[in-house]
Amino acid sequence: MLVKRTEYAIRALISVAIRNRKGERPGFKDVAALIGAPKPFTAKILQEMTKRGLIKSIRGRGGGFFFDSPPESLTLYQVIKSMEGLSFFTKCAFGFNECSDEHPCPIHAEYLTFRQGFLDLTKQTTIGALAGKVIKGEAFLSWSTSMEVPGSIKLNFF
Amino acid sequence: MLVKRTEYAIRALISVAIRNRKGERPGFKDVAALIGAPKPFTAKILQEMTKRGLIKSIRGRGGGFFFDSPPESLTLYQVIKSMEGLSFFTKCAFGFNECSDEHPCPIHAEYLTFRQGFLDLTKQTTIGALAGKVIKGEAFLSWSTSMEVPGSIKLNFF
DNA sequence: ATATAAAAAGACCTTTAATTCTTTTTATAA
DNA sequence: TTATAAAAAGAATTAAAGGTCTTTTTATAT
Repeated sequence: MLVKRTEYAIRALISVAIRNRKGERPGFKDVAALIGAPKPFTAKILQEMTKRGLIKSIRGRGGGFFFDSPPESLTLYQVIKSMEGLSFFTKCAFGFNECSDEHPCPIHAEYLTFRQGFLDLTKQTTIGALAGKVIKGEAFLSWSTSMEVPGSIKLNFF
Repeated sequence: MLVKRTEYAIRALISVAIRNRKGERPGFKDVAALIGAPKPFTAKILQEMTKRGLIKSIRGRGGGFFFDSPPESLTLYQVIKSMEGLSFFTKCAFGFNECSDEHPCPIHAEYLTFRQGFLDLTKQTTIGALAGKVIKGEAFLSWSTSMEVPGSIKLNFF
């Protein structure tokens, strides 16, 4: 379905949102620990998302990643589009370039239903809402139940 | 969604079914032309499917690929499972290994609906049915409208 | 000012998927 | 029985995704 980069990206965004709500600005090591992903790869993905404007970052001591506008206004659709491109939502089930209503592949009509349904879901779901579920303990981001990272130092955040 | 190998595999199976219905046994060059895929790669995939028992083949002059049992009894589900493994139908939207009803990822419940819907679709759809659509001219397998391959020689098939 | 902690940048490595090429085996038409 | 046309097998190549490491830049607490 989604490529790994995008999977990690979404989980990373959710964990940034959770930390932000606590008044903290996590670094890539924190985020990697929270989502159970490799540290350098997590850094790469966070930097990529910063460059694309999904989140902001501050360098130097006490820095980290954070949401400028509320995560409730960032949809899954926007994230996936930004990471994988619009083609993710439009491509044919059988990899056929010319697939369209006029020139359909053999499963075109049936598949459209699901593609549209998934599109709607991603447009309705925000990073903020998903973060809310994790905060309430209704959902998880990794094997670890806890959202705490041992040894994190408190600085003058925000 | 599906990897290229699987996309080509499905299109290849449909074109084999179509040719079989005409009393022909296509070779990999015919199939590649029909589905608009690279010839050597098409050969590889057809051979893989033969090894896995989805189709049969006959070597030597006049040989080619064919269905032993009717393509109406081969579902998309069986093909995808054979090419990509069962995990294709069970994996988490966010790539989270431990995702389950008891320990869900933040989008688990909502995503289940679509996964199940797609699973049902693939179980209901057969290669024979998809081939039927192409034969009736309701669907296509490549940019080319025609199902004819120029220069193919008729031998004692079947 | 200076040491330090953090992100940014970018080179590099590894693995897997995609694709091609070459050789071998096999059936059959001539 | 021999030439030929076909699939099978498998080695080799290329491209893309996944992942790591090192160096540079920058902010800030001391």
